[in-house]
Amino acid sequence: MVQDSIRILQAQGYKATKPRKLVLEVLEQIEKPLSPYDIQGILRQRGKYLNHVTIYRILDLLCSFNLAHKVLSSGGFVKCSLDAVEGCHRFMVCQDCGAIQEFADKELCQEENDLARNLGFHTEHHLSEFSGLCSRCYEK
Amino acid sequence: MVQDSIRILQAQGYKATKPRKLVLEVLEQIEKPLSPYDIQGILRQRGKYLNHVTIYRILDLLCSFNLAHKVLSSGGFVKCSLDAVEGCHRFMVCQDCGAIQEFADKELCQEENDLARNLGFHTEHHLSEFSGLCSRCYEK
DNA sequence: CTTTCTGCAAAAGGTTTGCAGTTAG
DNA sequence: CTAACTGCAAACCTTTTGCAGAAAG
Repeated sequence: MVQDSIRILQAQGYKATKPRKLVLEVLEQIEKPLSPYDIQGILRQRGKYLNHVTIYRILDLLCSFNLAHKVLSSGGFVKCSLDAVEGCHRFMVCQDCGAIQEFADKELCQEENDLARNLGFHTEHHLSEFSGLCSRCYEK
Repeated sequence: MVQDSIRILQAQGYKATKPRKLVLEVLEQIEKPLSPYDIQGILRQRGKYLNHVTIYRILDLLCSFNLAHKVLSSGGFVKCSLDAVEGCHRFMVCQDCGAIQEFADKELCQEENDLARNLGFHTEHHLSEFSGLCSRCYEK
């Protein structure tokens, strides 16, 4: 999984460096939006050190290939969990535990496009983040 | 229109101050997301001065009563243009000219809630921003 | 006249840049 | 060995805080 992302980067001519693997590992394990400093802190707990600038640059790179996304409602980053689905990637963010679930729905995109079209707008991309409760937190 | 917002603030016990009116005026005239410093710059051009801290505080206040919104894709603020509609407030942002159009659609909210529900998520609020071209820019 | 609000100074956060040294391939 | 990458220092931009003086009702 980290390997998958690394391979995609390599295919584009980017190197498989230790810092890139570390950032990918953290994003994969902690499925919540993390800021660059969050990531640095988590790595520090594990006895690893990365400069914050390095983390910023790695996140930029990952986002540029859609291997990660910036969640705007919190400002944190998550690893992309979808591959090759159609439709914009959307997020459900739990207000309680912070967990992220990603999904895409082509039909929903189409409906939104139609709706906007009726208002005279020609949509190219959707930013969409739901906040609420994940099943686990809803049970409680 | 500025007056409407001011009256709402007054009804909550807030004062109708000159800085608040100035910020509301700018947001109303320039229908694009503006940062606090953007607003300060625009006012400066008009020979008015507001401290940036003041602008931050006024925007906070306006947002807390939904008289303004923060557009997350750009980080700027816009005056709310809807009153008492049902459904979450959504934005269409023109990639070309930056203009904002706001709308709400109760049915769309319901559909999104149902969709999320099927994925085990209980939605309470939608953040939704479309980027694309407004009719004016699309014609060109 | 009293409470709320604004301006100012300063601090605190977050993000970016340029460059020298290191590392991957 | 060479180009790409990371770390460091510093700059920059954004946002927040505390307090003294000004303004609204």
